[in-house]
Amino acid sequence: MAIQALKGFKDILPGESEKWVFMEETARRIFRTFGFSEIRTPVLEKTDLFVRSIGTSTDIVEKEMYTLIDRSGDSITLRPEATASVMRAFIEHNLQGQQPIHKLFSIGPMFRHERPQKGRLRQFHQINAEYIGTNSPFADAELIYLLMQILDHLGLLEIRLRLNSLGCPLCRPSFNSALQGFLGERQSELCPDCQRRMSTNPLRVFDCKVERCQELLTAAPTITDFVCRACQEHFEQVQKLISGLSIPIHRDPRLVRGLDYYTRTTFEISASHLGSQDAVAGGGRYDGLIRQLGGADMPAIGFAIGLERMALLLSSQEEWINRPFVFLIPLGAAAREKAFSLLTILYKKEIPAMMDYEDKSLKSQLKRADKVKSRFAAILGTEELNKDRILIRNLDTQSQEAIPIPQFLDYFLERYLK
RNA sequence: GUGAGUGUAGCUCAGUCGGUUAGAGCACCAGGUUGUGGCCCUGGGGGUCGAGGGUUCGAGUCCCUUCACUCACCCCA
Repeated sequence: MAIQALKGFKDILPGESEKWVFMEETARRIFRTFGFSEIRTPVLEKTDLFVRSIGTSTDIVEKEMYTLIDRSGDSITLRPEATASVMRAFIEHNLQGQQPIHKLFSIGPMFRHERPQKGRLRQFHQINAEYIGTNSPFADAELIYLLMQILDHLGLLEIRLRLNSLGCPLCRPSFNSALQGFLGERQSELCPDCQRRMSTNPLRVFDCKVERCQELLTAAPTITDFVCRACQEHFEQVQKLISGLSIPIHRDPRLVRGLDYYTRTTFEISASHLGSQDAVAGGGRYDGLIRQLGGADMPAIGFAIGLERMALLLSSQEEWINRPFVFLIPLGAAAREKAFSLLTILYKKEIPAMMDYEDKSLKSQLKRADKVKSRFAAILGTEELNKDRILIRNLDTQSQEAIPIPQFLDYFLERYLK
């Protein structure tokens, strides 16, 4: 048996990779418009970084991290998410001292050891944004607008913005205890999972899919009733600003995020046709994280887009192939040499071109040109060679004309650039 | 970690009650047309039937084991 890739690790093949380039380049362009700069951090970090930022009792830290001991005995971990690494770099290089506000984005692979399923892999890819240094609700609105712009430019339809506020370290504890009290009274009626969640992370019971649990929860206290005055005002401002941008909001008091560091605004973009893992992007505010990691007391908000899920929502592979503009078809050895030099001239001017070197019939080479969906075929046989001409065939219209070889480059430059 | 489903050609899949040399469509190659693609026609190449063991005169088919993949749960992008 030949060696296969690891479970949950996928190759992105030609036909699919073009789609990925499109997603990444589109995002980079929009980020530039919004004044975001790219940051690239290593995929390996000290294990402690993730334990301290994501939270000890989260599933990610408890059972999903790729953690190993390196040759010097240190515990290191493949990053399960991006924000922790970016914040580490931010603090380590003292970016906080250089400017009050930072807009950063990053694109790359993350690793979580879970059972793979649709839209979930062990190595997956995210586009991440971090807006650091302001707790203004305008920043929340701008960041969400940025996210929607990216999704819009990628051509995403049928998406839904779910929005919630988780409160802050001042008000969340009172909600937590109220919720725990509520659940405690009904403990015996809850499913086993929820009984466990009750003590570990009570907010998660809202995610439960067991019908009976959901029935009980209709009467449960919601975070909305408990957020403090400041959080309340912040949240209202955010909603007002987003509504002002004509983005429909689905307020969801039950929207919970899986990482401990989130505060106040949290949001998720869900899409139909994704199967059970329907969140294509998610994010929120994490005002306490930088300080918690040993940096200054700076607020921040960010989001992550899941690229595998994004790719699932983009149209099928057929449209994403890398088409040449000109397919060169030489007939015979002498023509091949001439065609080769013409090919390199096209390459030099960055006109996508292709040519095969096998001694195949005209028919067979035209088939190839058709197969790779070339716009033009340039046929060079002995007849043309003798007259110093080349036959240009438009593969869409079937029309063809013989042009002098010296005009070859100009002919395609003119047509390619428009 | 738990549950279910699926493994036959490069891809998608048929294969009856266990019975001869394992099939189709697509893709690939060649020809039909001495130098003209897509459509059509003809022919061709390509298989450890996931792997190992068992039952049987005989296994793609039945039994056991194992591996892989997929979907779902948990949780998340």
